[in-house]
Amino acid sequence: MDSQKKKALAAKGWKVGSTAEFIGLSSEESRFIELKLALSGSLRTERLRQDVTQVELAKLLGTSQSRVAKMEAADPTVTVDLLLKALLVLGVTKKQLAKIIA
Amino acid sequence: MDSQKKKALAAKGWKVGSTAEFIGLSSEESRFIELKLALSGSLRTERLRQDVTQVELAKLLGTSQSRVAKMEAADPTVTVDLLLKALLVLGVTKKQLAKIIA
DNA sequence: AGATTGTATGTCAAATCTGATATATCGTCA
DNA sequence: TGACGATATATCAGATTTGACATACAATCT
Repeated sequence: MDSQKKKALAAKGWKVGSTAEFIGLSSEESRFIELKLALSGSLRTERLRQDVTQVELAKLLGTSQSRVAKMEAADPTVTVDLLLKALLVLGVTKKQLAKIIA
Repeated sequence: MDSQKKKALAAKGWKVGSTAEFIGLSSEESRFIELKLALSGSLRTERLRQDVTQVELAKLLGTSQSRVAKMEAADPTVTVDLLLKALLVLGVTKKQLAKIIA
């Protein structure tokens, strides 16, 4: 199982907070994935709260709907950078970000 | 001035919190850079607090000293992902991360 | 001075990520 | 049922990032 696949599995199949050690993720790896999941979850929540479609958010970000879908799915090909940029575009504040992460 | 250069300038020449609008950064762009600066600054602080050299941190991360130097310099070729992984390897907690960001 | 230790900077091939496109799925409404 | 709007998934060429390496710089020793 390559690391792409492994991360995809980890990111999709397991809920935030569940221990993912047994599929071979190091502590930092799983903590990092948790972080990504928190961000992608908040992205979806915030987008829906603002009644924005994926297409609209994509336009705001200068990207495509499919990439927004992947962001919200915490796809392994999506970086934290991209997630943060998306949240920032939606007007999320530093304080809110902090809350999401903690 | 290409965007790589512009970001490098922005990241290196300007302190956290200073308004960088006049060099043409959008609000999200500068907020994103602020975030990176906060993370890279904390990385250096935390590394030094733990009396770890760049070489040692590089080993922990499975990378090279030069890349650690670039992380701490908030080099534009360094992603937030990489900064976060470095902080996590140093044992920084979610709460601490939240504090860094907010 | 020379040696040593820690950090900075430039470059590059290989790996990864990005936006775009195509297509599929799902719900809802006429 | 079919059309429509929203979201999901697969793929890919081009762009960016990565680790590694070489080398330079700075401070601190003997």
